[in-house]
Amino acid sequence: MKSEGQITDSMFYIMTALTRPRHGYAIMSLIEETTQGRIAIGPASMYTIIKKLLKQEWIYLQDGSDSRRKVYELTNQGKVVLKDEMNVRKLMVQLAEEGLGGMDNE
Amino acid sequence: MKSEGQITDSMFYIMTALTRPRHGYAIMSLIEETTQGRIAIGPASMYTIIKKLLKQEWIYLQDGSDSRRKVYELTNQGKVVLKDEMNVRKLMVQLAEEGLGGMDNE
DNA sequence: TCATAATATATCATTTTGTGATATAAGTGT
DNA sequence: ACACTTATATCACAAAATGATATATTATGA
Repeated sequence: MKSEGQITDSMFYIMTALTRPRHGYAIMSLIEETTQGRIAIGPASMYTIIKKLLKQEWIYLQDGSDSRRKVYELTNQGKVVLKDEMNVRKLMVQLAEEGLGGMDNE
Repeated sequence: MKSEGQITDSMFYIMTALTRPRHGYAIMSLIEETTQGRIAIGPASMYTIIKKLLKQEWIYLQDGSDSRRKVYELTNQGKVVLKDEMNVRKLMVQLAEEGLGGMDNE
């Protein structure tokens, strides 16, 4: 994919989880639970992406956080980026649905 | 992400395009057009992924193809995989929508 | 007809992303 | 005290994606 600061699957999932304040471990658990284990992001991927999202200022570390529980949440910019990305993904899902619907099998 | 044979964004987009028989160049053009340039897959990514999809037998090279226009299409297995992946993505989009909906901004 | 643009496939070397394994430590229940 | 869960963190490696580039064919139009 081209298009500058590309949002990957994992980034999208983590940002989605951060529409509510959550710490890293909770993000991992949430994604795994809500997708019934279909998607699982391990700690290595998690913290790599968290770092990047912080640098881009799409998420921020909440004040109340201590070193034991670091709570993150989307910034306003992050919300805009996520909303935008969601629309693109929605479109792609629609295209897949249409494509599959018109196929000879079923 | 964990979960064995993970389907990446690019793989998903290309498979979506191949719900109808298409050659490589047409896949690239289609994705770029339908997303209004938001998503663009260059030739390097394209052929890397095409190779992988062929190896997995999720797509096949149509008989009528010559070296100039290689037409691909989803196999039955490929259709199942895409349908499945579509459902996961649909779920994630729904979660993002719900998350954003409940946020303080708007 | 000659150049130019568009169509089409292909690969290399590099960068970017993602991940398994592993470490560390604090809290919880028994 | 012990095991288990919660929680953050990093390293070294693997996987994936991409920019640049090459090659050939087929329009387009001046």
